[in-house]
Amino acid sequence: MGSRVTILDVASEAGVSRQTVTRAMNDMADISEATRKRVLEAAERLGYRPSRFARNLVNRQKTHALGLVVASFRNPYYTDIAADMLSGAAKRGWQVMIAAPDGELEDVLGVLSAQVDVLVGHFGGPEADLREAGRGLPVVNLELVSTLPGVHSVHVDLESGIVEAVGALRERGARRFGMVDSAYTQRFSRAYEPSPRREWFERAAGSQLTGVVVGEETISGGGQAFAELLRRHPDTDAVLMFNDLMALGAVQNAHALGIDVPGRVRIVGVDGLSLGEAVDPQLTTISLDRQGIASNTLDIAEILAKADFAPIAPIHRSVRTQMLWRGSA
Amino acid sequence: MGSRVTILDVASEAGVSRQTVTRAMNDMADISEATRKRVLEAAERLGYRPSRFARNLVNRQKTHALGLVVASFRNPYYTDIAADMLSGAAKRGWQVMIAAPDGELEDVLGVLSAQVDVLVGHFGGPEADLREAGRGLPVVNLELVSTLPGVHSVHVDLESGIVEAVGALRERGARRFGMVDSAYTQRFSRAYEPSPRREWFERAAGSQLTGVVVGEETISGGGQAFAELLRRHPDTDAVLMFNDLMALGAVQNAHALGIDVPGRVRIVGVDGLSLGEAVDPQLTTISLDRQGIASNTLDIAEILAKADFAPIAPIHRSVRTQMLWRGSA
DNA sequence: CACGGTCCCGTGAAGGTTCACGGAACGATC
DNA sequence: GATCGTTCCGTGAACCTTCACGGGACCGTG
Repeated sequence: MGSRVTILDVASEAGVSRQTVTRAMNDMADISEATRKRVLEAAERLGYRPSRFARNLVNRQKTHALGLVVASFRNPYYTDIAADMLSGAAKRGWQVMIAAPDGELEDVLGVLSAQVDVLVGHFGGPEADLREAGRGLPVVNLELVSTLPGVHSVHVDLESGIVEAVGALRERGARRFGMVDSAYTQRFSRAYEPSPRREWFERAAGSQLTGVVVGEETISGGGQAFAELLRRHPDTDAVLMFNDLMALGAVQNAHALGIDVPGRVRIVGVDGLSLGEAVDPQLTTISLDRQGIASNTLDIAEILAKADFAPIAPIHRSVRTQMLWRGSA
Repeated sequence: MGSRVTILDVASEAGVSRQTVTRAMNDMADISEATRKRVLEAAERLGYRPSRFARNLVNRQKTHALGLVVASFRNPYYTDIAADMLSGAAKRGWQVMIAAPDGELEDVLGVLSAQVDVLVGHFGGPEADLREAGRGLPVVNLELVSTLPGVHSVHVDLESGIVEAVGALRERGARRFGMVDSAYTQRFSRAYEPSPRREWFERAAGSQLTGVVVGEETISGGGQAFAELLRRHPDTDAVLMFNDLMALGAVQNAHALGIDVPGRVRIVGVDGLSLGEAVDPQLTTISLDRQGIASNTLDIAEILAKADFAPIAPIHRSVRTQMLWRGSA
């Protein structure tokens, strides 16, 4: 429980100076093989490990760290983005520190902001809190385009994707449109009521809208909401599910209820998860370019790094969607 | 592009000393309201942000950081563990930095080890590299029990779980056992050939073993391998799939091929993913206690922290499995 | 006037590492 | 024997923040 073993301890143990220890530890030149070995042994003996803080304090600007807030680890959409972010960051020499908002958003951001240079992710709260919780850090919002200064964003143009999907469904004969929305979005006040997806869908469906049912953002929640929607509006022949996870439950539930998909009702998800290939029929979905989100985010992060993370004019990038016609629609 | 803005810049901008800036930034006492406001404004104006390194250098011992190596973000088993680790760590005041081994394990561990106090995760390589790549950091291996000094482990007692599963399958009438193993494990030399799971299963099945087919560690890979297994050994009436992801493909493929599950063949997965509830019939699986893995890992991490991360005798914890009888077996 | 107390603020030091530079020892060269 | 170059190693400084302590200004009290 004694205090930490420092470079000086190793130096005196090996009978050399600090600098020589550094040379030995970092495989630098200007040191004899015998001395290097002696120092390394002393370090091993004492269990010496360089302080990452002191080290990074000296050569700052070297590596940058990005704090990623993952909305949920139970939805592959978010973990996919995290995966792309991670591999992309590694290629560009960035560190990624991940946090998941278990309780209060503030708690997560508080600890995270002390460790990183940029804050990135799906924060899922009123964005007024964002600037405050970030404590002066630049923020990249992956959820919606922000109007706050210092808050940048990468935005999925889902609206045109939904319009495209509804149009294509019409071409395939659909006339009565229903939707399952997420109950999750109701947790927040202004920013999310009603959900943008719902608004876009209702506008696209127009007079052909049958109804909207709200469900929990899980597989079973989607299945239940889907069944409820068909119970209330039996004439519905095309359903947009809030996301793929819920759509999986819909396909599954339709199968259990003996409802023909896409014969009687067409089902379309949102996200483009490869998981959609695991059900029968395979899930048709509006695919969101997760890799594009990640790379755009990292682009912004690098621009911010170039400006030494000083406040700059907000950057807003956008990625487009792509229809993935599989079996369910 | 100038150098970083430090506390001294803010101090001179506000016409005060360092310490007063600190007082203002950290909501400390002994400062007048007017001065605090003036300092905060100056900080805002300059975009000042305290260096996390310098700060943590001063009050060390405060927060500890854990480096988590996630084998794959495409398998919910690993992201589940990450989620549990993240929420558990937050509760205990730990930071988590996550990395995914995209290319070489060494690269990931190299950068990660500079940032954290403990290394944790599924490393999936020859463990000889582990001690080396950790660069003196304590390591907690989540994959197998290590014999190396300084490498601790949390181990899933899957062997008894497999024995239990095979026994229960026999009670249900199964007599011809087959398995789909992972091709992934063939990437590594000594430690993984053949995979422990396969050895345990072959021993448990004994003379009732029909055959083993190797497949890619994905949903479709599992489906293909499953079909191949049944083609080669049509009399197989019970199959252990390497993990749930592959088992999902098996159930799916059986459905497509018109094979009755569990009537003609029983399918058992490994992991206990909730995703298994999304297929029909729902997947029976040997559930691994992911939360237990996370909490045990954090326990070990805290013990290591108490010892200031100095080398101590390896700690090995173990968690048990639990059969989840759903529909497929 | 002397003294104590409060309020506000500043200076030295520490924390552990790396960079830049200087310097000693030694053999080689002219 | 003086000079030079090489090899190896050590000392001062810097990185940026916080902690511990001290000190001046001001007010009130005896």
